[in-house]
Amino acid sequence: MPEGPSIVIMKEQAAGFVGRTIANASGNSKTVDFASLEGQPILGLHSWGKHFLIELPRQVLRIHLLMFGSYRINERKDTDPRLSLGFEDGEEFNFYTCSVKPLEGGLDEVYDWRADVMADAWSPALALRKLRAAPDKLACDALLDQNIFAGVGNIIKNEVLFRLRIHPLSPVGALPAPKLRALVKDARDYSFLFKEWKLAYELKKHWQAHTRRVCPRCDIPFSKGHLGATKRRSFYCEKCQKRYGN
DNA sequence: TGGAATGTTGGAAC
DNA sequence: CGTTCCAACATTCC
Repeated sequence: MPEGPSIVIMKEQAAGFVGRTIANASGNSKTVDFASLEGQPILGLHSWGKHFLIELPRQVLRIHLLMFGSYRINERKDTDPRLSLGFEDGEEFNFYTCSVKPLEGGLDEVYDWRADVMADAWSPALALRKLRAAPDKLACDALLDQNIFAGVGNIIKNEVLFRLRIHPLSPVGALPAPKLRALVKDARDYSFLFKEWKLAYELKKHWQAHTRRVCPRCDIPFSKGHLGATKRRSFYCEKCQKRYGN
């Protein structure tokens, strides 16, 4: 469910709730004071990376879908929602198996929008600076670093590395400058492709590396392993993807 | 059918 | 005290 592009889609699908007032709130969340939500209008819906943010007059609710989270608009699942927001006309916005956390402080104090690969404010220059400040960080770990590439998840990681022919174990400091710039650019570009493909229900069709067994470029078997400090699944081609450094 | 996975946190261990 | 590691969370798919 949840890499950055999916959260942007969620925000767009829920846009109709902006300006509406929460009539009733309930759920099995232990961190939310449901009564305090009632009567508050939704001032805005935002996303930062994989965070979904509900802006209210007195607080911001941060929803994180983690690995298994899901949501429904004007529908319910069979299981109990973690958070259910009901509106005057009977419409509802339900969240399941997610982390819900009221944020301290305003949105702009908590979030640097320049780090969100899907944001208008995305700053490639800032990402490059962070990468240069951590030259030993492996490419597979750098892409998953939410402080650098907020919104990039494991699928996007595998696809971007394959598209750029970068071996996941390459330290970012070993990448030639144009390659490093390409990494920053493609993290964003591929995220937008991901969004379009997901909306068209054809995401998996476009996966070239993630969960694939054979390299579509050279036909040899993909390598796979839980690489880097993050130990997330990597699918890569030893022949097509160059290992910089070492 | 059991195991693993589009993810993060919080606390133990060192 | 900083860093690292691992369990926990709890659903869906293969």
